[in-house]
Amino acid sequence: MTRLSQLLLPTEREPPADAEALSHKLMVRAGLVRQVGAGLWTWLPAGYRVHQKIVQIVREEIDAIGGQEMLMPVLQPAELWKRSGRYDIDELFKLKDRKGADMVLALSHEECVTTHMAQFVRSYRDLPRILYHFQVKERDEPRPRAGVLRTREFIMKDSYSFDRDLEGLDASYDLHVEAYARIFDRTGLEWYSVESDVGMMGGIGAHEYMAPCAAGENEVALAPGYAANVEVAAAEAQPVALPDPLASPETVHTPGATTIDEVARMLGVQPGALLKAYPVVADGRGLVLVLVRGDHRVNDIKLTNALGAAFRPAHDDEVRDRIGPPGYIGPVGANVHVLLDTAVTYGGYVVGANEPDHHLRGVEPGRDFAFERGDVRSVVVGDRVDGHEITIEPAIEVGNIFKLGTRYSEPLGAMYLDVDGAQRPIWMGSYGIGPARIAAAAVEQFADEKGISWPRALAPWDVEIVALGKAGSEELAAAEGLYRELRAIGLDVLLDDRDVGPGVKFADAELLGCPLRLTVGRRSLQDGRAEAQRRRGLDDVEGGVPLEGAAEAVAELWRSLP
RNA sequence: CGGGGAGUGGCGCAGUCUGGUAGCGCACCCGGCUGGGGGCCGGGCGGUCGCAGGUUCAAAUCCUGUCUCCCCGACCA
Repeated sequence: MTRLSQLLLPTEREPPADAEALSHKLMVRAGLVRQVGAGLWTWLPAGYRVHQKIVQIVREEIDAIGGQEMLMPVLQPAELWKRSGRYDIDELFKLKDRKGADMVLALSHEECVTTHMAQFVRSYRDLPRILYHFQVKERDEPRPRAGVLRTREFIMKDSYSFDRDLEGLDASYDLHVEAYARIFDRTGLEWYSVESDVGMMGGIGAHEYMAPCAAGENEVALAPGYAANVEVAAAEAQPVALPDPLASPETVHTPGATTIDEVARMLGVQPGALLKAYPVVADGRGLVLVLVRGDHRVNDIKLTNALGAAFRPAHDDEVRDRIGPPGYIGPVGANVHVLLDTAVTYGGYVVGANEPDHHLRGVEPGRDFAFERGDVRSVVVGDRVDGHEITIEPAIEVGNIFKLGTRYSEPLGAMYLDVDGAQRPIWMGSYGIGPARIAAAAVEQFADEKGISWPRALAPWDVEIVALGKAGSEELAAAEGLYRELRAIGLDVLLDDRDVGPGVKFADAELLGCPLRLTVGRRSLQDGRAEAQRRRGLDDVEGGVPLEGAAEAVAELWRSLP
């Protein structure tokens, strides 16, 4: 019998002083987690029950698409990572063993699982396969934050698919899309999937699964039928009032005006009528002058994708030599390749004149300078997709799926012999889910001023029984009887049998957030009933439940909960 | 890595400027009352003031160094 009097559930009246995010405050206050160091957390018994409920949902759904659960080590020889080219990632924890050999703590398991498949797979007959595990990931994050939301150590479900070709990979990917939809639906979270950047994993396609909430670190652009991470979102820009180009660019005196706002004010035009110049040096391409509308911002990820290469901002002396004085640079007459954002339409723009304290007015892209087109700006609220204005909201990334292609199989030698006798690399996908983030997102999405309100699929216990009498009382005996009845039909029950006042018990129950609370006290006991309250909305059940045959009534109530 | 803030009993804080026997609330222990929303009365336990060094008759307080944690930004498969 899970008695609160025996349980390690250290609830706190006040949140930790340094906590900011709601889930951080509430998960600590409710006694679910405790901090050990920056980004390092212990899951206390009640918190770990939540974690394990999530794990079990994920396990059932990945099993259902043919995933095979296994377990790979966290501590790995550095050699694997040197071969895959990921050894130099800053987030990778590196260490030496007693013999001086380089080791790493895995931040994901592509290297390990791919190495195994290189050993096992001989023929196309050995494919496809889906393998997965729940295992600790170690990442030396520059800034852990918000409690359990961004940590340096966390458990992740990562699955990996192995196929003959892109068609096979697409099929495995689609299986995960279906499994993920079932998983996130079952958790009770509000969620959606978005297009995302393939990032440093390398790859040919990716989606992220997002749970919207205030503490989220990602920004998502949303419109009817559209959802994308702002990192990669594309939308039609709001039009800006533009003068026509002049017959030829006119030089104007703009002393001291080096910012968009200063120039726009001085010349009496909208910021959007300027072209913002962002000089970068791209790997293998050299200096490139990126131009976006003055009211837009360059998006580094989209720019990297448009350039097809990593880049860094150009240094002042590189700009001075090749283009003009910093603060007054522009594309006209500059000896540099120009990348023009797609949101820049026909019109007469203001650009830097490449001489101090001067700009050019009436400049027409194409006529006055040559350019390459690229979508390199960040979308902003009010942009449109299919005619609908987008909104941008914060969200937690709770899962992601990647089409890796042969990015790991080639360097790690995971090959198979195809029907035609040719040796080919295996096509891979990788698919992650963070149970801790799902828990935190659920707290964020459903908490109220009293505390947590778990979706029933994630709650540490299905039902909390608050017994109001003290030890040896009639109330407590009745509560214990109720406990046994509910257990017998398979409900997880927590019994608050502590010798404390009713206020403390109610407050703790609301903090902990089990979806259904039953109260056994003198009042209702006289009528042979227990009071019942749904946690979501603190909604009292009319008349409560009868103690006689309680199990049926409670089970029915339970099934009706969110 | 840049900027800001904080380390004083289990938690939340005051005390530091202006050096002089370390305090408050909650929690905890004992006794009693109370018993449907964090209740009341009385009595208690518990802190080398993050760490190291220095100044001083005397350091939580001043100086130097260092460690840790938080927030914003950068960063973030």
